[in-house]
Amino acid sequence: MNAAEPNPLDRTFHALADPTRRAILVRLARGPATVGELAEPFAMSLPAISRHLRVLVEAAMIHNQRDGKRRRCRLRPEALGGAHDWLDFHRRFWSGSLDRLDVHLKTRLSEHNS
Amino acid sequence: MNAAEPNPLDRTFHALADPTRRAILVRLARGPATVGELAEPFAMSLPAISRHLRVLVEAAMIHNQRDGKRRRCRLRPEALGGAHDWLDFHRRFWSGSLDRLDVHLKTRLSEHNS
DNA sequence: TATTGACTTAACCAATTAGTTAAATAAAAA
DNA sequence: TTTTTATTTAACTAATTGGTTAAGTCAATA
Repeated sequence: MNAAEPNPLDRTFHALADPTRRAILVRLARGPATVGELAEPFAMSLPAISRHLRVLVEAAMIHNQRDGKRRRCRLRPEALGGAHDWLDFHRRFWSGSLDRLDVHLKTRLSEHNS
Repeated sequence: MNAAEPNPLDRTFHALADPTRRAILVRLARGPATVGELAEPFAMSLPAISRHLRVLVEAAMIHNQRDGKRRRCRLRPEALGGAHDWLDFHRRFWSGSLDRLDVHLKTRLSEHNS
């Protein structure tokens, strides 16, 4: 119900939430490829792939540049940055919470034992 | 068009793709909270929050246990693991690609200069 | 210049998402 | 036992997603 445009982190995580798109990213990590090459392993029409690619382009995770009559896609290696940083930061913070919970439980336990 | 149930990585990234859900996770990193406490900062009905929580529960990122007439939510600190590992692995791999591209470009450049 | 090849865009459809309000549930308090 | 509090579930809606096929676009080739 919200027409506001999603922020970059939303786009990145959304892009990553689909297995076809993750597979495309994995493929592109091995080097650039044309749309046709990217589509080949999937049992899915070309337009469907084309739209997955658009999602990735809009998330700034790949770009897509014309090369003769092909269209060559390549990874933007900085693209995972935002998502990775978010996860990394919060994972540490979470572990921190876990540690604090440990301390809390240990405290309670030793209180109980004493 | 696909009724197959999503895999855990899909669920995790999907859960993270919404700013309300990320904010809830950030809040829970500071410690457990009831549904009402979690809902309070948002201009959104309680049922809406309740469903965001369900998404997080189904992604195994939080749990939600009855405590008297409240319902107390807490983080499952291991929950970011899968997503983090995926990102971390691929980011490295990706930087690898970038390095290889650098080498490739430098090689071409020195070829050009010689 | 007409055709072919490689895509993308358009138009459509079914399923899912993210919100709403109203009704149900379950435990605590009166 | 009735009421209140906290929350979920149900029923609904609008927008978005992820697929389809058919029609366009645009560069290379015949």
